[in-house]
Amino acid sequence: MNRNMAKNYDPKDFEDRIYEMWESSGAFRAERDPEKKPFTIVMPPPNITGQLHMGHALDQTLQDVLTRFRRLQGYSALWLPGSDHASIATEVKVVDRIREEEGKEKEDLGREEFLKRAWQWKKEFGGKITKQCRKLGDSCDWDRERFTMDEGCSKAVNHFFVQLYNKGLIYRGNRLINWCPQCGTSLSDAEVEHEDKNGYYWYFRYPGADGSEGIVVATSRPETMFGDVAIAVSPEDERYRDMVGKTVILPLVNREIPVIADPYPDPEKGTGAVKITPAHDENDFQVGQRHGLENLCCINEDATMNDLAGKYAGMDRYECRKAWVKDLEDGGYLVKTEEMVIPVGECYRCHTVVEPMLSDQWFVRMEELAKPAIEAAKNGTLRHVPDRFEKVYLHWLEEIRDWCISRQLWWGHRIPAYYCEDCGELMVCEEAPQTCTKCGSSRIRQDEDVLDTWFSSALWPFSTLGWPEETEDLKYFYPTDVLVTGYDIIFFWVVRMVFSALETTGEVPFHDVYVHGLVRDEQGRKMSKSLGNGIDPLEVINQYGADALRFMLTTGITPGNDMRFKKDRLEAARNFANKLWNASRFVLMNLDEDGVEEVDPALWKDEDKWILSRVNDAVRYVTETMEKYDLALAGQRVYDLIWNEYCDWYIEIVKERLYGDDEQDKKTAQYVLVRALRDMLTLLHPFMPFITEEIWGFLPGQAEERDNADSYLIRAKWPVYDENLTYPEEVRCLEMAMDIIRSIRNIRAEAEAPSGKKLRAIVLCNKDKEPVARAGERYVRTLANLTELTFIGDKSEVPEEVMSAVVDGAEVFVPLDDLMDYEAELGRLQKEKKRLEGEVRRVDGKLSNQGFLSKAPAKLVDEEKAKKVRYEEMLDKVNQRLALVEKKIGG
RNA sequence: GUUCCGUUAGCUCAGCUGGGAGAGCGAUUGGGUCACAACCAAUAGGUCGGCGGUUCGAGCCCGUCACGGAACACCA
Repeated sequence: MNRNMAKNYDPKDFEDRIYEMWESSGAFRAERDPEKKPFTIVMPPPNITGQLHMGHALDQTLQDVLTRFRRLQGYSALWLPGSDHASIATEVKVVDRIREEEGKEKEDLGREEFLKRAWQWKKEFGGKITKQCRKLGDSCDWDRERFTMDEGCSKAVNHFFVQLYNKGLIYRGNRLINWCPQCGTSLSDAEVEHEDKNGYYWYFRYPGADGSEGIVVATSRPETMFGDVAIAVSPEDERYRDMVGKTVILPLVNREIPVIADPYPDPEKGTGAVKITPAHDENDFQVGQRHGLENLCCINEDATMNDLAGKYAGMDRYECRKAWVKDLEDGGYLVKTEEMVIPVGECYRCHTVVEPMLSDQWFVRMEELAKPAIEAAKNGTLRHVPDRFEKVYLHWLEEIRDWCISRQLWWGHRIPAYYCEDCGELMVCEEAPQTCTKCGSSRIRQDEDVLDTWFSSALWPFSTLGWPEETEDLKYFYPTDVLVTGYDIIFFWVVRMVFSALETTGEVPFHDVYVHGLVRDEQGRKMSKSLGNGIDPLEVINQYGADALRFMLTTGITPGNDMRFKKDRLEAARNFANKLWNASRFVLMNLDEDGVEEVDPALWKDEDKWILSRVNDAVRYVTETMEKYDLALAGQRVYDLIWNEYCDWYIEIVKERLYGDDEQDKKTAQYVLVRALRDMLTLLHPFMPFITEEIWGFLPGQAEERDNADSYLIRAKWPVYDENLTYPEEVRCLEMAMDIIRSIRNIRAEAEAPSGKKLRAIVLCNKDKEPVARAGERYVRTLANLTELTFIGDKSEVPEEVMSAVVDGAEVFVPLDDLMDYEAELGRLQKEKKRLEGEVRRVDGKLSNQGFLSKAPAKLVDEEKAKKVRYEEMLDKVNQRLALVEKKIGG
């Protein structure tokens, strides 16, 4: 039997080995066990282009903690992993690689060859993150790992697309979309980030066609003037009333455009007159629609000007802006220039300024789809944790506009729409048609575009379980229980999963959304590539161990709030692991060869009952907080239990028995030590799976079972709160003993007596407390490092030369011989007096308040009354001592 | 502009449905004690951002202001 734990805690010694042991034994596999309740989490699929960063580490650790907790509770816990094809990001990477290695553009290769390269790239780098996840200890079911572009998910995408199309919820239209000239594709509204930039308002005069002064209009984007088709003013605006219905001249271009009245312009803003460019501005587009105006596009897809811009054609949009403003100024049309902060939209991938453009794209009609998703949140079928995020979710859904889903890229799910080359018929179907359903032609062309990455992500909770097939997994594990994700991704993902699931499966994809914040650097800045302030989780694991990282990430947070990555908190977590390691080693070293046997509770000592009831309390607290997703509180409680109660008190108390001669008592202590440790390891396991599993393997009865996967901690039983395991009497005894011990230690420190020096102590206690105090004698003697502890029944027996302390129900005296320091004693007593007076004052205040007496709960009033008695008694004793000491010093 | 979050010990943060302010780190003091110096023991540090209100009672609820941060919107 191997019970020798390594002397030093070094996570490198076992973390990889433990993980391998779990994985190869199938500990992560979730079976469809009809005897068990399912618990399901789908992992937000990391991009195949990415590397594991702190955000993943947080996100995944939270999921792993929840999964392990439920698995221990006896659920069939499935954590389903996978990765996302990340259309734009991957395409950019592959394009770069081809350019670098082959000196070619993707167009040179053609679509088919390009896709071969992309799949090759996926094969080489796509598994990177999932490999790194293992270092974190992620207990996901790798046998069920999925990819958004694998066969099943692709089938789900086509099925969903066709279903929506057939219901009229997907349409193709010529609408204003966000265009990224760098990525060369359209973007959805969610993919545009707004940023304020320094810019200008240029005020230009559009002369009247009749030779009048015309109208002055402000713009921050003069280059779009080539697409102007009207000037709009408010019908309420007196200044321009006469102009409505007339025409003005587009400067230098010399095109005549009408002045129209429309509610859109706000007379307060700018000059109150707005140039209308329907092809390059959403609001203008709507004005154009209302007035039947033409849409004039003047900018190309690569952000150069087109022929409409005349001599500027071919110029970049910003170069054109410069030249055009100069020319207008020279022509005398520039009235004034104003510096302004201009909000601009940027591509969330490459941060190029997005150009609003009129374009043929595919859209999802959102109005109908949004309704059940809104309802699900409102009626509580879908809960947000913390609940304030429900507001964010609802706000987005209530304001939602149609979703542009087509992308002008190659890497992704190709849109399942087909056109007949002969008659132009449009066919939308899951499998490519061989012939045109209308004219029978076999000249069929598939739509060139691919779908928004998020279109497939939206199906993730059910496509990964087999949808649209009615698989056994789908029936058993769906809907999933909780989705864990950052708040930055609610719009992209959470909202879309909910409405897609409600539309297809008729159910919410998950009941709870647990939203967490961002991991920031030590100074509170966002971790980013450009700042270079990112911290690599793998390096942290290498240095401190995965358990320390996990504990730090999960206990240092409040749900929904950002956290700072502080090194000292990481060290604290590592130190905690070290503490647990050493305590466990101590326990194991003090066991007999033949292990431990259950000991009848009749033989338990007070401290045994005390620690077991503390563990029992923690079991209830930890279970409750975990179920409410208050992981930080749960983790903190286990920390306190292990360090402050088990190590600092119980182990210290029990040492004497372990080293003593009473064989039965020794066995009792061993049994309780192991029993408490076993429960604590289980409670801590979700947070620190490696170290707890490693220690578990050394416990008596486990070592022989090392080949039996069912005996691993990962598969153990979560402890259940036991109503019979409460011992109020014994707990009170221990607490009194601790009070006395603390008071003696305090006296020792105040008197600057060396902590190694043995002291004598005398306890004078209230009659009713005497049995309790005497019961604690053993602990006090040992833990306060005393040679002698005597109990006296009367004040007259107190020697003269003593330092004293008052605790609840007793007075403690320490004769300090030649070390006697009356000044220190005086200071201590005065401080104590002040404190007690404060307490008495507070309690008196409450008890003299009629409102409190009549309105506060009776239990509370009684408690306060009891406190008053206690404090006054203690204060009285302190005052008596004080008088004595003052007399001594004075005399 | 709309909405949201934060403001608690020197620092970073907890504080569950209102009922005697906590932790970690840091500081100070003492300790090489046979599980652990990645440790032990003890101590000091807070009119819980300001002002009003509700309540017998407010760090917690309401209003308001200040400062810090975020999301959404806005390119006349």
